[in-house]
Amino acid sequence: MAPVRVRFSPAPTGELHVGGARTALCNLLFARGHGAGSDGATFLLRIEDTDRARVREEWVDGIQDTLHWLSIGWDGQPIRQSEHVDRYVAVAEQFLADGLAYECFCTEDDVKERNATARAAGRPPGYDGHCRDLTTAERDERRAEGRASVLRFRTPDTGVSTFRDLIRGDVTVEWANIPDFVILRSDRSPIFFLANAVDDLDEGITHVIRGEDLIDTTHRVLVLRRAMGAAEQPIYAHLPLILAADRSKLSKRHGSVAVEEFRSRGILPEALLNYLALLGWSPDEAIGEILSLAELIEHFDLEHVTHASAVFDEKKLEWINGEWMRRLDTAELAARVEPEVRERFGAAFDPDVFAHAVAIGQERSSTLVQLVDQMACLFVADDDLVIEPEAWARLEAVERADDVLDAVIAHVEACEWTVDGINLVEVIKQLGLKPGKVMAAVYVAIEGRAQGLPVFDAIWLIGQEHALNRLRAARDRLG
RNA sequence: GCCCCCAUCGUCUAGUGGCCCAGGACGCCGCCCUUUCAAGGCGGUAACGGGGAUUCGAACUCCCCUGGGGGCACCA
Repeated sequence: MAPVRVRFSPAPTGELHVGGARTALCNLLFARGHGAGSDGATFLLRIEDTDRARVREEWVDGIQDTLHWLSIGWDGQPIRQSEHVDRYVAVAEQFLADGLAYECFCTEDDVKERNATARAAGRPPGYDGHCRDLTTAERDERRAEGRASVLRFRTPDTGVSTFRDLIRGDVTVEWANIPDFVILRSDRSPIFFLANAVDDLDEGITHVIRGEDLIDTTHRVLVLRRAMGAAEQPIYAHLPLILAADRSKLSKRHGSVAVEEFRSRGILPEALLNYLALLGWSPDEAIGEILSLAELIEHFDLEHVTHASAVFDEKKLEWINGEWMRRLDTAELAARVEPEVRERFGAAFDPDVFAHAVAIGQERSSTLVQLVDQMACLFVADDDLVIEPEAWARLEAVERADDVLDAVIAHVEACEWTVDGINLVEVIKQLGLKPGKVMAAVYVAIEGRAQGLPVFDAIWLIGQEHALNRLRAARDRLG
């Protein structure tokens, strides 16, 4: 059997979407699961940039950067469809010469308008074959009028189209339901179906793994391949779609969809990949759900992918992310956030304090953003510590907050300067109060909020002078 | 409207005729731990959309209904 050749083919009309990332991942897993080296599988990246109106060069780069971030690596140089336009046009013209395609003079508006009438009359929309059987004379007449034309591919009138899908089995549609479709726009630029069919054939793609939203287009691509004389058809696998929480299509209205958004929200690439793989697929219970890319490659199996679309669950993503944060080596985790922390806190950044804070925060946060936010109080000047109104209210609500702060100040002035020496539990108990009930006041005074790093560590990390400044400031404000 | 795909806990899923009065994970709830909050540990709640058919037996097979998603562009 010939080596497996797959491709991920995004259209650079926006940032990489989680759906696209999942498609790319499944292609990668499939390829890497089918041998390595010279006789192993090949995974290509193909940029489908034939729509000149919507493509932007920044997205071409952006998508590749995002794939790199996810450690989804492809083989060789990315392929640009825009560089193969001549080839697509030549194929289209051959179709015209062979009578498989025809010139169509209907404008986009004509087609839209007739579609609307068809719908209103209860007839199916889609091209109605208006220019299908124009005579040579009629065509000449229209050209003489200066009317632009597109090239339309003539689909069979009868029979069915069937292809085999690795996930769904045989998928069959009657040709009568597939109208003639455009392959060359009026500006002679090729359309998706054509470019896709030509490239898959030219590149010897053996398996096409993509989203289910493309399932209906498969028949059109296949008929073009046959028209080109392709002896074999690739095997398809249509992945179930990812849905928003309300089961509608995942879109910006429902929160994050771009991979970069998850990145900026402090999600690790390992976690996103892991979560995406779990959408529609699940490993043996004995293995557990937290899997590295290498483990996914080992276990993932396209034939066990579910058929139904899946709702994207950000809670579970965050849980997986927390698991990954704890699995990462502390130094590695620190390295991932250090540039950001340095930039955010400038001169106040202290490498030793930072290292300690990461070690503590690693065990208690679910995202990188949480991790960094927790340590923010360590790198701000005492006067710049922001205490939100709710946090201050929390402090004020603490029983005998004034006594608590006085006792804490006295202790911090005199105690041995170690985390154990700072321990305030006995101090609070001596006041006849429960540490668990009143400690929040100390958190607010030191960290500016009622949640964050364990406060004895925080006090130790900012140092005696700063700790006292903050405690006294809070005490003064309390009056 | 027409075509295609699909249907197990709130969510992701296991389950391929008896092992299932349905297992796991996230969430949620409770308890424990505890320097607030988290994190962690333990426990609990919760599902086979409906109706027929086949069978000794159906979550698993078939049909219908209902429901959901996708497609029907000179986007991909």
